[in-house]
Amino acid sequence: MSIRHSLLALLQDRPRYGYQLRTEFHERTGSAWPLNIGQVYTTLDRLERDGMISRDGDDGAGHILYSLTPAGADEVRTWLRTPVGRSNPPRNELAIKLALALTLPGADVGGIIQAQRAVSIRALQEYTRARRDAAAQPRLTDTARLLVLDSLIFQTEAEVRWLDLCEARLMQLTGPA
Amino acid sequence: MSIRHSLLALLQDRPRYGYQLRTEFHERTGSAWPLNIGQVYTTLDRLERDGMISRDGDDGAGHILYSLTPAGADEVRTWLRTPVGRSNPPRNELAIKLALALTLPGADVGGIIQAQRAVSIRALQEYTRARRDAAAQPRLTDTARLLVLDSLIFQTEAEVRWLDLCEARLMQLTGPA
DNA sequence: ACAGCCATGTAACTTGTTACATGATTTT
DNA sequence: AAAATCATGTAACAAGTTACATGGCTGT
Repeated sequence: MSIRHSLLALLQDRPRYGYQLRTEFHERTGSAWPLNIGQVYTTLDRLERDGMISRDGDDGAGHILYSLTPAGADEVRTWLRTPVGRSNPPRNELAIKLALALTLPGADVGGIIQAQRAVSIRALQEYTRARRDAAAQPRLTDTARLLVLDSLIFQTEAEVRWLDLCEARLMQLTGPA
Repeated sequence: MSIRHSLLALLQDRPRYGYQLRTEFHERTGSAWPLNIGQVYTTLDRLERDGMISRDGDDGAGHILYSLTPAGADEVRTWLRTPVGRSNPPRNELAIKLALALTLPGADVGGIIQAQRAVSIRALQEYTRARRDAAAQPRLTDTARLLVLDSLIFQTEAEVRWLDLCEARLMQLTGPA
């Protein structure tokens, strides 16, 4: 539901057209989560179908503007003030993979951990470099992109530390040499 | 693709039937990511359609066993030895929400952060309690569940620390009182 | 002229998800 | 006898994703 809500949130500000929504989403979240332009239009169609937005004629330049309906405005408000639920967190593919590999015969768990750590550390370095390059301008959109990078960095750091823990656990299992 | 691959991975061990796959997935990953039984059967249908698995008659008790085809075995091997890509990480709903809230008028960013922190800390406490309760038995499945809980704990801790950082950043913006 | 961006869309598809139906077996 | 669990499935749908088509406009 992230994309639906993101588009609704951007429309809360003022009416916007499809291409613009994609541009502004990227301005605020950076390049980590690219948004295919086709998807913007399919999502807008579905939001209109569901009564969340409506077409607003054009803006003089021929662009097709959408704006929130009352139901859409409600939806945004609810989304913004409702915390992201942590009772059913999204499935973590890495955790699933390691948990299964550990319990199945013939899987090289140590190798998986090491390969993953290499990838995660490389990603961490790229995020850190991107963060240094994106010096915080006074513009809010720059701060927003910085926060997103911080989030990616924190998550990836946590992943690396977890991999270290898994490795230590694995050593205990395979024999405390 | 997590569920597809999880079922394939479990079948790598030996032929299994649908209900059993769900049970064993839960044994290894705990209760954090419940797997609807209906979904097991739909996924098995699709895996069979895609030539990854085949029906294997029954096991004497009337259960419908599935086993990996060569293509399915390939798929599992590739999945296990290929690190989870960090170039296109899954969208983080919380990060998106805060980044958008920060750049849109009328959003109570501070309130969102505080409400989210309360929820995340509560989740953290529940994970920690679950971890304490699930004393590590010598069985591998218990260690696997423990690792999954560790992963959730690490990710949630990172989230809380990130929220702290966001709050500090926000204070700088709204005026260094 | 040509490349590239701006702008809108559609068709087809995948994975995930749930609600429901059905019946056998087991436990209380 | 009733409730719970075991076991298999189906129908319908949501959300995300991409490949493709189409045309205008802009800069070189």
